[in-house]
Amino acid sequence: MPPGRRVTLSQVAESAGVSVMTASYTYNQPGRVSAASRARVLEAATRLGYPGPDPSARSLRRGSANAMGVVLGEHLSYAFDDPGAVSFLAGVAEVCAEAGAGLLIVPITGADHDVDRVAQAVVDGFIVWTTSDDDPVLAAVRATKRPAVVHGGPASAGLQAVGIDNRAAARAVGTLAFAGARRPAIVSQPLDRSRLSSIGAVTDLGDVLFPVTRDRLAGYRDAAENVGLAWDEVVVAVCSRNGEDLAEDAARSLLTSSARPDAIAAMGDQQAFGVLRAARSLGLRIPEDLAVTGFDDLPAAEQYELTTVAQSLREQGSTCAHLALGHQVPTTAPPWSVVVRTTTRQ
Amino acid sequence: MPPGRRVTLSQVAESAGVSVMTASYTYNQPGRVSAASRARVLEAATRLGYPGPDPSARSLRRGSANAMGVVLGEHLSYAFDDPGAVSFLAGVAEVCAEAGAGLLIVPITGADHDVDRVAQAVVDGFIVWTTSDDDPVLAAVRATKRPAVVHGGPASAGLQAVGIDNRAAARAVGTLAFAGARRPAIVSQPLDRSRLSSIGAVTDLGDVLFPVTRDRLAGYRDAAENVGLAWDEVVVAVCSRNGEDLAEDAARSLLTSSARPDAIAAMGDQQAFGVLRAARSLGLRIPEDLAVTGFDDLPAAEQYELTTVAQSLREQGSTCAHLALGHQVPTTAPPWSVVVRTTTRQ
DNA sequence: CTGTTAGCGCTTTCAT
DNA sequence: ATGAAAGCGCTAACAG
Repeated sequence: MPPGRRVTLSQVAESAGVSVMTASYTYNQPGRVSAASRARVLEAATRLGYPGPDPSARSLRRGSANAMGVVLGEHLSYAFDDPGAVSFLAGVAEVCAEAGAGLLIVPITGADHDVDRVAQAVVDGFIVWTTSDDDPVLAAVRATKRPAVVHGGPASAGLQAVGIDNRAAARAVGTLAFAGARRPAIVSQPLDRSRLSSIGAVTDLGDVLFPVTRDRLAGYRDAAENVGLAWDEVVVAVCSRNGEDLAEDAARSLLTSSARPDAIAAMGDQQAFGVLRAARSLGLRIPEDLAVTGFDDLPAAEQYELTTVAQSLREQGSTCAHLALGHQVPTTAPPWSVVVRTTTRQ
Repeated sequence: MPPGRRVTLSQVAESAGVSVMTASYTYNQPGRVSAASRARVLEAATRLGYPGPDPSARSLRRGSANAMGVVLGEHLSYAFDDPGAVSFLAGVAEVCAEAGAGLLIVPITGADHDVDRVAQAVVDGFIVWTTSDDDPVLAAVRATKRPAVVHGGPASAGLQAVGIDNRAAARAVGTLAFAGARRPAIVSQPLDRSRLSSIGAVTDLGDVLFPVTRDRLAGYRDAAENVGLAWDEVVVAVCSRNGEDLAEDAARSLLTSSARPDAIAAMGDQQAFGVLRAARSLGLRIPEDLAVTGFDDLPAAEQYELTTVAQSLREQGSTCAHLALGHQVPTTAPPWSVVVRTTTRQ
């Protein structure tokens, strides 16, 4: 097996005493080649150590990469710590695998050259995990002119969007959280890519650049008003990242403040778990002293007996993949429902 | 913006009144082009709707794909349900992102054409999540002649392996599990790709084709012999897949049988959680009536107060990525340790 | 069943 | 600073 430079198909063909096309057919349309030729080609390939047709060359010639690009948030490393993102990815991966398409995770780190990473991805289309209105990656994806689907938003020209009606869902679960409450609060995910944490009223939702966050806050506002509470007085604790620990800290601050909340709507289940842990460590009764709601209905929500919004991120991942692959699938908004357990008063 | 066929660099060059190379430099070595030319090229690109240099063509010409292939087990869909695999993947993704390399998840489904998916992946190297000795994907990876690293094994010619000494770790934790026990049992992951479940002694470890499983069983055998128990009498309940639920069922069978085990070494933490749930529902005291150990030290192991083996799969993912990218990193075996909590007698 | 031709779109090399 | 030539490795299209 001669080493050194990589072996090419034409070398194999020559060594087998056939034309390049016969060698090519041997790999791509074996039925079209006589058994004898095929055997000679494969023998030569083995002898020369030919690793098979070069995927890059094939991809250029065929005009397709047979792979789907996935952009997982402003920094890749956040995504794998987020169970929701992982289950979304599982849905995408499943459909891609069925279709025989690879799934290329685009190396986004938050740096300026992220846009180049998108432009240079060898893929046929893109799926973008929810990001902010002003994320430059969106323009980069659009510029590739390849089919693209954004999960959760922002919706924009040239990009399809898939996601539940977050405002309606937040309104529904928020109404349960805030029912009978006097001092409602919210533990929120970041408002924009700066990911600054803060505590206080969020009067202008126009400042909120993550559309999913914005819609959920709008839904909680609707809910507060539904039960006769003023939005100005709803304290919003914004955590810089999703996850239990930061939410637990934030909840502890809220719950030890002079105006202790008696209801907390958390923007995600993990945050709700953190809130429940804080409440438990402070000896508060749930739901009498404090009502809590989450969002997403992760598996652990059942053990926490958490009232929350159920949606299937995995299913939505599948839908995104189908759309980006050009399959015909219904484009109705994905379903959601409120799961009432024991952390709310009603 | 003229529609239809995709715009090429030479069209942009022509329209800008410069040579193709000036246009190419504009994208790849902007400093080498006069500001005037650059502006004209970019203007023409915008006007024609040029999406930037085609990644496939660039990849062919440059001879590199700038992406790492990852093979996640015999069927992709198992991987995302496995917290260990996810955290391994997070480690891989982090290093790839730093290096600006994409991460291509190869669409493996267990079908015969899996080997083609590997051959056709546009990548510079491969990382394989632990699989069985006889998995044809391994030969396919080797055949590409690209750098490749296998996590967990099997080790084989042409493929580097990364992973802890599973036998030693299992011996250590198994010795805690079986200390003072009379009727030891094991809840095991599958033995081979057939994934048949079974209950009984596993006399011949040579039948076990997953090297990680084989090594851990060998370690548990060492442990049993350490404490004076005969391996023939150790009942092994093999679950067809990893996960809490199947392990819970298996444990319930064991614990309601005539010869109820008083110690169960589970091959993974999730399985151990299932065992603990079964024991709890049967009213058994832990560790007095039943000692239990796990493997991996997932975050939830702390809440279960589970005695287990700690290792960092994320770290090992990083190591695999560095190796496959050709970085110089120390190749010492990754560290592990036994974390003693309250589910064992010592 | 096999072969010839003609590029896919780009960038390296070497001139100018 | 710019350009001409050459060809990366392969396969669609069309003969024979």
